[in-house]
Amino acid sequence: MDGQPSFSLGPSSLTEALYESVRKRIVNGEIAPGEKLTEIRIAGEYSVARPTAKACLERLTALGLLRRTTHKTAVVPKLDESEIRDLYFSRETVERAAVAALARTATVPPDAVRAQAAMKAAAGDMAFASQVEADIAFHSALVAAVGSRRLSRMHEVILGEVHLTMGQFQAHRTTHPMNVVHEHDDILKAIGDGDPERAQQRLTHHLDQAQGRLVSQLRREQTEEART
Amino acid sequence: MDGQPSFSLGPSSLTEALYESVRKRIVNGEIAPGEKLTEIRIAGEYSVARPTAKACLERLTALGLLRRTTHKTAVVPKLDESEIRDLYFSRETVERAAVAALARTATVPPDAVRAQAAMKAAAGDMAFASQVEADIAFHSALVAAVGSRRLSRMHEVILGEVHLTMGQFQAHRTTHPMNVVHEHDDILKAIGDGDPERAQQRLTHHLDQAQGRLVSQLRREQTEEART
DNA sequence: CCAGTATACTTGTCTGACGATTTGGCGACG
DNA sequence: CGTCGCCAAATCGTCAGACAAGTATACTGG
Repeated sequence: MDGQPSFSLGPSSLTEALYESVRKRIVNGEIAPGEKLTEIRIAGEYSVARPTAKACLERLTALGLLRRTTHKTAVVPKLDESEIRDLYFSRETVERAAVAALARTATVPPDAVRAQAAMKAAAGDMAFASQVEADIAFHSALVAAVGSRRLSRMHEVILGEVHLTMGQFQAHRTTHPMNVVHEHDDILKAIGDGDPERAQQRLTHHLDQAQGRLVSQLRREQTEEART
Repeated sequence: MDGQPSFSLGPSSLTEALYESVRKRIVNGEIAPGEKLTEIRIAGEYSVARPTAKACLERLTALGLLRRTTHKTAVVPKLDESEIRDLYFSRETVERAAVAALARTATVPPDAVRAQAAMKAAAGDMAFASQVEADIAFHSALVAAVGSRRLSRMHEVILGEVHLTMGQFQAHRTTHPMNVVHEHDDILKAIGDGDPERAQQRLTHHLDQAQGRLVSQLRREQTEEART
């Protein structure tokens, strides 16, 4: 019952709106990993032409949020352990550079502080999506504050995959969000103290933790489904 | 298991071929910065349909090799000084991580050595394009050897813009390519010695030099055209 | 000479279609 | 009975043509 796509706010164009919507559904885990997304299906669900749907899928594929090869239908990927490691290696590369740059001028991004507040607020209830959103927003703000268009662009792509992977584990969360909050605070403190070394070290620790959480969840899931 | 059984040397699809061709023309400077690329023009020149040309332009835009906003014609960008700095900041971020990783295992990429040989060979004559190609190939090999798909992808995008900018200065080259060759050798040596610190330091020095060369050429060009 | 409008150009999107490729099932053969 | 090859369906790649909407430019009037 979507009716007419008369929502002309936000995204200027139809393609943009379509892209945003599908992207959201993917990273939020509404579309399960492994699920097929044909051009025709998208075109049908949103009442758009197939070329429009095609453009959307191609964009998502370029960002790593979909996998597809020529003449095969796109599927939502499920990152295996080695890919999660690769993802976090690149993520660490980008974010280390970011926090180092910020610490050098002792610049604490206001947006990151705001995201921290939002995360603390969401830690109480079980608003998973909100927690993940706030986490993403925190790291995003960190990199954005550096002011490098290209660094931010790279980071955006990486965070997309991170979001996707986190979204797929939503149901099985196991860690207390306050741990994450404290790790974030450590990073901000090091930046505020103008200590690049410590900031990088804290960041690396935080990302190692996060990566570990994902990997262990992945493993648990695998043994679980092997038992069936 | 996943490898394409066919080594289709030519691009498998039409869009691919079109993209490759236009990309080459842009980074080689055949299409001057500021020049307009309309969908219709591309479609006409290559005898393809407009949607195909459109897809091509969109891909190039996503890679930063074209600039365009909604309902406006795509143009080949000319990076100004601040953008060159931004580009090299991101480049340094990625490549520093790469050489550090390689040095940690003292892995000297054979492809990088090969690219060095090619560069030395091209240093004699005035094959500019070849020199630039070899330079790009060297850095590309460096990052590829790390084995991180995502790092390589980010680097590919960055190198595209680097290639573009270098290509635009082709006519005015002023530096002896042997300088570059020696800087490259220093980096490889540090990697071979298993010394991440020195490798990173050599790399940073090299990139600073390269960036300086680009910026000074840009300035010279500007004062030159201001005199008219 | 400036401003405002009108026209031409370009892009965004849609409809519809045809060829090419992959996929999955079905029957034939060893 | 199992394996192989072939045919049909599904899906994608590409194309053509068309209309709407936005942008840039030129022209006209003040």
